Amino acid sequence: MIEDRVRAFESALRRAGVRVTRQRAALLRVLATADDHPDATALLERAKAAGAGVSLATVYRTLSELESQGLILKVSFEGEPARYEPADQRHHDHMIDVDSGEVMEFFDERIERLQAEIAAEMGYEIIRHRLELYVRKVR
Amino acid sequence: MIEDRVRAFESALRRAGVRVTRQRAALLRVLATADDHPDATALLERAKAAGAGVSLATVYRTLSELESQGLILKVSFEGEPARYEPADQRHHDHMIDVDSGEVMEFFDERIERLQAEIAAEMGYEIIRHRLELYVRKVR
DNA sequence: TGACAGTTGCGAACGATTCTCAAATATATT
DNA sequence: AATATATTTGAGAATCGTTCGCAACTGTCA
Repeated sequence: MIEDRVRAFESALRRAGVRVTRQRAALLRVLATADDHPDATALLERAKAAGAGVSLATVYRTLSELESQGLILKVSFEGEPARYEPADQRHHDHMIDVDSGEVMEFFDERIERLQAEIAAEMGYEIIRHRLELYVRKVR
Repeated sequence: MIEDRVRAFESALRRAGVRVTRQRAALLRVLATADDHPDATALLERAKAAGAGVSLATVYRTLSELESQGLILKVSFEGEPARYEPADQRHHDHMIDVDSGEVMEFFDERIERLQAEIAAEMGYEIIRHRLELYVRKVR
């Protein structure tokens, strides 16, 4: 699973003529392993913890490279630094517990359809969208 | 209309024990007049154009004051500086034309309901939400 | 009108992100 | 395997939006 992801990341980079350096490989592995929504600093720490010498500048550069290759998605919530997640998953939106900060994922076909309908009615097509629910646990 | 808004803003501030200074009055008028989605810099320029001496720091301070009084809403799109809009309107979401940058508003009761349902199913209630459609005109 | 807490403007500080540039290094080529 | 060359790296400076600190002002209420 994780190995598949890492391989997919690497070959996509090679295909795009982007060199797979030591630091990029480390970041790819960290990203492939992440099952949460880490930001650049968290990724830097994880890479370092995994024994790789990487700088923050490189983390950012790699992230935008991967994003423009369509391999990861940047998701930025209210005020926080941007977070990243692998793009090889089913599309979903996010729900943020305002008390704990926990980020959950959800997907609803009906909402997706309604959005497309609304845009179409106004003569537009959706390029991308962002839906975030800031929620609190019901007591 | 605009006068009503200005008065509503002012009395809300007074009620909250916040002083209505010259610069705040100017900003209130600018905000009440705006029918678009200006950011802090735009508001500063408009206030200055209206002949009021205001500083950027005061613009920001006033904006967060007004926001915490619930009089205006801060809406921040991808990467851009935060924008603000009067809160005395029917709730709506935003649609951004990725080519022109134009911001449009829309509202759909069905989407609102679905969001609440989804949150409820997971044991949460929605505190606020953010829905943005980044769109392109259909040729 | 005075007194005083609330506000202002300036510039410094901040946090996230990007850039600059010389030194290091993947990769294609021998 | 050694070389040539175009990429990539790290460190720190730079940028952008936004907030802060503080001394000088100014609404407001008595």
